[in-house]
Amino acid sequence: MMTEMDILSEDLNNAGLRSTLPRLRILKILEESRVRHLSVEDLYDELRQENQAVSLATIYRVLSQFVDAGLVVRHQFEGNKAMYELNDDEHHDHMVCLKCGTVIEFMDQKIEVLQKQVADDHEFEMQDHSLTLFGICKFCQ
Amino acid sequence: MMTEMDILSEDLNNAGLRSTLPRLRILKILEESRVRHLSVEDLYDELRQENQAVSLATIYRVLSQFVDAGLVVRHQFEGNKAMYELNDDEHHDHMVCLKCGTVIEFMDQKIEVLQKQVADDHEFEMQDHSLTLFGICKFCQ
DNA sequence: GTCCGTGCAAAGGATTTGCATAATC
DNA sequence: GATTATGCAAATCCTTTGCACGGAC
Repeated sequence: MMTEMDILSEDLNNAGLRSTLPRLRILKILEESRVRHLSVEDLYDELRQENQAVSLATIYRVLSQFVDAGLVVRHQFEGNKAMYELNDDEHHDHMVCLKCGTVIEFMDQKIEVLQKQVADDHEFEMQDHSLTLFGICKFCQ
Repeated sequence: MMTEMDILSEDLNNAGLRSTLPRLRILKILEESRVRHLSVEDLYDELRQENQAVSLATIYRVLSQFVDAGLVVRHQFEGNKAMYELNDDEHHDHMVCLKCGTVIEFMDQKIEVLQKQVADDHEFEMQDHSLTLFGICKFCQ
């Protein structure tokens, strides 16, 4: 029988990456985290709390590999630090609460279509896009 | 009669800022630049080419004051460095060419309305938003 | 003359990189 | 055993800050 770790391990192999403990643990956190969007520091803290730290250099390297492999998406919202989330191939956009930092996801097909249209109007070959709303979430109001 | 510099000088005063040479020169470049979105380094190079350099520290400070005063808008597209553009109070979004780095502006009222609607649906008090399309511009295709 | 602005150099945070060691296949 | 990953520390990039001097009002 396949343990949870075996499955994660296969995910890594399918992505063309060797299955190592730091990679497995990082992927596991990204999959199971209650909060979907994590910073490098979030991951670092989480890993350290599991009583076995992973160096920052490794976290950066692993995340970068995950992004290249398409396992993870990197976001650069406002501020300096990047945020990472699992890539589940379902595109969505974000609302970021300026008070508590919470990130809410949403998806609006009409907006998606209009974006494509605007790009076409400018003969712009769109490869990707990012839409982020900044404001105050309902719990912080 | 008012020279161009006098007008810029008044703009600064209206924004509550003393009129100094570095500020005037930076504002002038932002107003007259062929390219609308400039990085700190772009400004630094431009200022240096005018045979009188302005220190990076000052450029950062001045831009930050301009942003606070509402004269300028700061964008954090992908990559690390921020881009600055004059605030003409007309909101617009951006397309960024991944090859040549050109930034194209656009504005779509329908998208704007839909964004507001999505925010309302989530009881999210939207204060600002940013929409950026990434791809290849028509000249680079 | 007082107050604010600037330059310089040092500090800061996020991220990357070189190299020796350790793990995976 | 060969190849790839990791940790550590140093380096890099962008940006901010402390302090002494110079300019604006």
